[in-house]
Amino acid sequence: MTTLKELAALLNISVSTVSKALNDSHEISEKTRIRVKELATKLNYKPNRIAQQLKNNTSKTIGVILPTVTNPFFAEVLHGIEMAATNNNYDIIVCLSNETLHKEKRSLSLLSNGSVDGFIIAVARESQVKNQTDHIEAIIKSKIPVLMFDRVVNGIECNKVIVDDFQSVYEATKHLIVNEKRKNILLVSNIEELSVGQLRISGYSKALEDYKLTPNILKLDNAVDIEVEKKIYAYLKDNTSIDAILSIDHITGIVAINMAKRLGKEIPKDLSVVGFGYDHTQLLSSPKISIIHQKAHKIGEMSTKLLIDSVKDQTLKTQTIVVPSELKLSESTK
Amino acid sequence: MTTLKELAALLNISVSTVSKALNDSHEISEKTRIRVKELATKLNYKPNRIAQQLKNNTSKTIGVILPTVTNPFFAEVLHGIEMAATNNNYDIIVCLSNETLHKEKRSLSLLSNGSVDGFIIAVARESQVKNQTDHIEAIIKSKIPVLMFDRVVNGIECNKVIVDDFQSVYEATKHLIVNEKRKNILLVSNIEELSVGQLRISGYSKALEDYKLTPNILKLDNAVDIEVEKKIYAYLKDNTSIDAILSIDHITGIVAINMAKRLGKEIPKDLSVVGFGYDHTQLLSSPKISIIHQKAHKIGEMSTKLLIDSVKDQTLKTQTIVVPSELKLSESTK
DNA sequence: TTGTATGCGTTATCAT
DNA sequence: ATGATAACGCATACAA
Repeated sequence: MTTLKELAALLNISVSTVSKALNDSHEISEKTRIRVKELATKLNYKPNRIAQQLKNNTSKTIGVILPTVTNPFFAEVLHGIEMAATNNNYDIIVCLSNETLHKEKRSLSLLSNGSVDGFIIAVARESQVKNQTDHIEAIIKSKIPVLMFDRVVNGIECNKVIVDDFQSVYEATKHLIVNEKRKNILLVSNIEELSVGQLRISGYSKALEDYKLTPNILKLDNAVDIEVEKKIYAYLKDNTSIDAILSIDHITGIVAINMAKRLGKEIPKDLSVVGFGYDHTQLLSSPKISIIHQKAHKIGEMSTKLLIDSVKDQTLKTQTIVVPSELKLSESTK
Repeated sequence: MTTLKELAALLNISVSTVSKALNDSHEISEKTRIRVKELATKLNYKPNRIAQQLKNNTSKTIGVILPTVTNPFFAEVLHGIEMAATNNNYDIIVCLSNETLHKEKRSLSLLSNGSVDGFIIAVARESQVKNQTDHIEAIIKSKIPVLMFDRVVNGIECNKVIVDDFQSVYEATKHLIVNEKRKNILLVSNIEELSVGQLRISGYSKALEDYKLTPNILKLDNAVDIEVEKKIYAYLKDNTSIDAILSIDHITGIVAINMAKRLGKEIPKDLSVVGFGYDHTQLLSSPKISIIHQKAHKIGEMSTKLLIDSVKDQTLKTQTIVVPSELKLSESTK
C-alpha cells in the first residue's frame, strides 16, 4: 500500500505538503498539487483508513448484532441496514448471536473498543427469555450509542425501531372476523416466548375479546421440521370447526395451508389463512396465503439513519419509531 | 474509553510499564503487574483496536462481499463465515453488491485501504454476465488475498470454494432416470445466465445424453413473483408428458409442485420433483420436494478458514475446494 | 525491573 | 508555498 511518506520521497517534498495537496488545501500551489495528484493516481494511493480512524477517534463503522440471518426477516433488515450505511459512508461489522446470550455479550464486548461508533441490535432469544440485558446497558453507559429494533428491551432507554406487532395482528384478526365472517380463528405460534410473539398474541386476544369470540391458540413450543407439520395436522383434524388460521411467524402459515389441503379443506372457502411474510412467502403458497408484511427493509434503513444521527449528535433525545406493517390479502380473498 | 496513558498517570508509572504489565511481560514485577491489572479491570480498560491495527499493520477483519443476503443460500453461507471468523478472532465487514457491478467495485475499492486483511466474495450477477472482473484482479495484484466462492471467475488465480454443481445435478438426474424410471424430465431454470446455472444445466444435459433422452428446458428469464407461476403452469398444461421436474434454484421447485397439484397431478406418482434447497425448503412443500442440499454453512466455514490461512501465509499455493452437495429424497420417493 | 524513545499513517498546528 | 513537529493509542527496541 502506498503511503504519504512514499509519495513524498518520490517527489522530494515533505509529507505534510503531500497531505495538504491531496486534500486541496489553499496553501498549496496549483503546480505541486497537480504533480502530487498525478503520482497518487498513478500509484493508486488511498489514505490508510486505520490511520484516519486513529487520528479522528471515529471508525465510521456500525456494529450490527443479529440473532440470525437465515430468518428472512433479519436478512431483509440487514439489507436495509447495509444500504443505508453505504449511503452514509459507514461500514458495518456484522455479528450473529445465534440467539445466545453469551455470543451477544461477547460480540458487544469485543467491538466496544473503538471498532465501531455505535450498535444496532436485535436482542437474542436467550437474553430476552432470561431477561438478562445488563451487557447492553453497560454499553450505553459507556457512551456508545445503541439502537434496538424489533426485539426490544422496554426497561432500557435508547433509540428503538419497532413493528406494530399488536396493532397489525389486531387488524388482521378483525379483518377475518368482520370482512371474512370467521368465527373460529386459530392462532398458531412458534415464537410465543419472544416479546414480539407476546405482542402478536395480545393483538389477537384483544380482537377476539372485542368481538366476543373464543380464542384458540396452538403453541408449537419451538418445534422443528416435521414436528410442525404433525402438530398442525393433528390440531386441524381434531378441531374441524376452525375456519381461519392466523400464523404469527413466516413458516407455519404455509404449513397450515398444506395441511388443510391434505385434510380436504378448500381455501379460502373453508379456511382463511393469514401469516407473517416477506418477499417470497406468497409465491411459495398455493392457494396464496394472506400476509402481514413487515417492512423489514425499511426497519433496517430507519434504524441505521437514527443510529447515525445519534452518533453524530450524542445530545439528541432518544425516540421510538413504529414502522407499520401492511396486510397483503391474497387475490382470492380480496 | 480508558487508555494506557490514563492508567499510567493514575498509577504514577510509565505507559510502557503499563503496557508490558497488561501483556504479562516477564520484565514486570508481580506486584506492579497486579496493581496495573486491578486498575485496568476496575476502569474496564480495553486496548484500542484501531491503534493496535495501525501498529501491527493488520486489521484482523475480513471483507465479505455478497450479491444478496435475502437468498437463503447466501444467508447460510454468511452464517458459516461469521462463525468461522469469530472462532479465529476475526471480524467481518459485510457489503452487499445487490448483484450490481458498480456496487461490487465500490465495496472492494473502499475496503482495500487497510480496512480488511482479505476478501471473501461471490461475484455479482452483473459482473458475471458482463464478464467484467478487472476490479477483482486488481485487488489480488495489490497483494490482498481474495477467496471466491460459488460464483467463481475461472480466469482468476486465487483460492476458491465451489459447489459440485455439475456433478450433483448429474446424479440427481440420473436418480430420476434410473431409480424413478422417469423419461420426460423438465429442467426449470431461473438462473441460466450464472456460471452455476450453466454448470447445473450441463449436468442435466449430460445425464440425458448418457441415457439417450430428450432434454426439456424451461428458462424463466429472471421472472418474478406471479410470472413464475404462470410460466410453469402454462408449460405443464401444454406438455402433459412431463413426468419429472428438476428445478435448479430454491423457489421454482416448490412452485412447480403447487402448479402440478392445481393441474390435478399426483406427486410423486405422476410427477417427481427435485429442486435445490436449504433448511426449510422441504417443510414448505407438500408433498415434500426432494432437494439437492448444498452445504452452504460448510462453504462459508471452509472459505473463511482458507482465506485466513492465506492471509497468515501469503506464500501458500492457491487451491480450489469442492464441497459436495447431498441429495435429500422426500420420504415418499425413498 | 522500570522508563525513554520511536514508529505505524494521517492530519492539524505552527514555523519558515 | 512549503516544511517540521506533534498527536491519536499502542507496542517494542533500547537505555538506565
